[in-house]
Amino acid sequence: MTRAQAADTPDDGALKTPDRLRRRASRLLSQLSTRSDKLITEGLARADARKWHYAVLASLQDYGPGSQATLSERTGIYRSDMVGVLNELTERDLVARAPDPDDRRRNIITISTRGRRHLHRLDQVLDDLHDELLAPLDPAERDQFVQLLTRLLDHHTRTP
Amino acid sequence: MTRAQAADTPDDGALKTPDRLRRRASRLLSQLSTRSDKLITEGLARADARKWHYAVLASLQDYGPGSQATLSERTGIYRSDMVGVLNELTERDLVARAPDPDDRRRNIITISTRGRRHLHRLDQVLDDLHDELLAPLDPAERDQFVQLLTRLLDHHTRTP
DNA sequence: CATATCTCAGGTGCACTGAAATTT
DNA sequence: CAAATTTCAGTGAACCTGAGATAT
Repeated sequence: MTRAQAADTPDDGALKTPDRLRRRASRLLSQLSTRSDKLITEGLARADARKWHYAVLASLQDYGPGSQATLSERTGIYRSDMVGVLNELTERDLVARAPDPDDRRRNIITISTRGRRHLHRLDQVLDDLHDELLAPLDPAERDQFVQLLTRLLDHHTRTP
Repeated sequence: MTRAQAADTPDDGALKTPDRLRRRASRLLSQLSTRSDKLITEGLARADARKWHYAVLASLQDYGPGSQATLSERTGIYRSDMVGVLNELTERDLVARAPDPDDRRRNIITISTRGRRHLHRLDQVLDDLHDELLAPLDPAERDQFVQLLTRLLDHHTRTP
């Protein structure tokens, strides 16, 4: 193959690694994640909520009240962004933010009855959205997928 | 269980759906995608490149020259962002941008010899980075993972 | 004093929109 | 004229940094 040909036609490398662009796990991940995010964000918007609302409410319900720093760790939301999320949630009376009497640097965040009701609705919405997200996979494959994602994420969380 | 208890301790819902936060495929996806993006971005930065450089160069090598709109479709990069990416690539003489004589609205983008050399290096860098990304999985599981991601992405690409 | 927590102000990269200029 | 292509200006959410205020 001449240089001139190589300049504007696929070469042997392309034949040995067809679809290299479409097979790169990192690209598949980021593209699917974009689609998934859009699906979830739009679905939650229809229920007047955002992903972060769900994360905070679910964390409160599953693990109990906590400081903002604790919630940050649990949910993966940055402490700086947590402020705004909690502002939105307290405005809607879904959580309460009160100073910790034992350590007055902290706020203790508690889920409210309204918050618990809201969370229940969001869980149903998310169940449906995940059915849509994982539609092409049968139940066993969905489990497999979640398992693979979990193992990878755990690995990169504990091994930074 | 009284209302007061329910307000600040996990309830039955949490027992029925433990780790609901960690099992939601959408959350796993977006968190892993963030880690993966950081890994790839930092790795490519060490090779003086960015993800989008790779996508454009690989697309040119695998499918031949194309207009900016064509490259957008192939790579998933927005036409508006493609302008800047191609500016960077032409500055480094990795691609050439020339007006299409047959349709002077278009530019035809061609990979250069330097671009082809650069792409080859990037492919090696990315192979190593993906080894790191997929480290916990054996070869069969990696194939499975890529296959599941592909099926999901295809589904949501063709069924918007 | 050093440290921890909350808060705000901002920076970057990405996905995306809208519109202008040119050409078909 | 309508439609396609490139380009630019700008929005919005996500991730992240740094610094100030308050408390331990």
